Amino acid sequence: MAVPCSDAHSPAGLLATIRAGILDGAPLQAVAEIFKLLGDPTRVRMLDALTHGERCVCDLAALVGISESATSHQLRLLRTARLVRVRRQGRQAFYAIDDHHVVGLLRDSRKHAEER
Amino acid sequence: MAVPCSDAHSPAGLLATIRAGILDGAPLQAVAEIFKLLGDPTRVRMLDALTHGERCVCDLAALVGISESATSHQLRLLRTARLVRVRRQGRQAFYAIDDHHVVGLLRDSRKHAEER
DNA sequence: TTGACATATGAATATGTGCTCATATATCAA
DNA sequence: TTGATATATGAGCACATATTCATATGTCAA
Repeated sequence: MAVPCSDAHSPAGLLATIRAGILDGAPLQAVAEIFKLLGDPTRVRMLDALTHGERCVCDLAALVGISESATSHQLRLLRTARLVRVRRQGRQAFYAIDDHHVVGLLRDSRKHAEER
Repeated sequence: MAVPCSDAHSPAGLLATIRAGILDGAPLQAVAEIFKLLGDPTRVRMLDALTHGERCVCDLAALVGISESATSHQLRLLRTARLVRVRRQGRQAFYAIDDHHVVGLLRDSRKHAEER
């Protein structure tokens, strides 16, 4: 009689122990959501530009090279996730990074990518 | 006559300076690709499970809670991006983390998510 | 007030993605 | 060989998503 894979090589209880520690629920969703937002070249460039300080929507659009409408749509996603915040002044809206953790993530990954 | 937004407040040359430093090209794609792979709850759980050491496909499927077919499909993506590597032994395939940089990213983000 | 400007947003569209199902390949046991 | 096991993969589907276009809102200048 054949022995199923799982029972063949895993020490008793090991899988249960690992399973108990695996990221799950709200923290899992939060982690995946942040990475998903960072997983788009346009948003990476937007956040990278914002590491130099706050910028208005039209400057951001020019820097990243997409339309102001697309920029506004993307900023809404980043704002909803509290990665950036807005300061309104007259008819302009200045966006700045609100979660400085992402700056570290970008810096680390950039260094890692350039090493390859 | 009205003055366009970009010329109104940005010091001369600042935008050009920022633009010159913005992540672009292959490094940009590489950074976004890694984050995109980390931006899915299923793959986050797979990689999180693999931080405890190499696992075969069926154990990984059981740990993450998806079918072995879905697991294999996701592993292919992670393998193509060289985030994991395979070791084949008999009819089993043991996957392990091949890019230890992602372990740091996961650890940092998990800590960040749990702080909120 | 009138018109230009800066931003926001809904609808529509094209593309991407994660899963299931069916099937293929390879290995081991009997 | 025969059948069971472990993994891999193509097709198809349901759903998400990034952009464009049209339009709306609010602000400033004349």
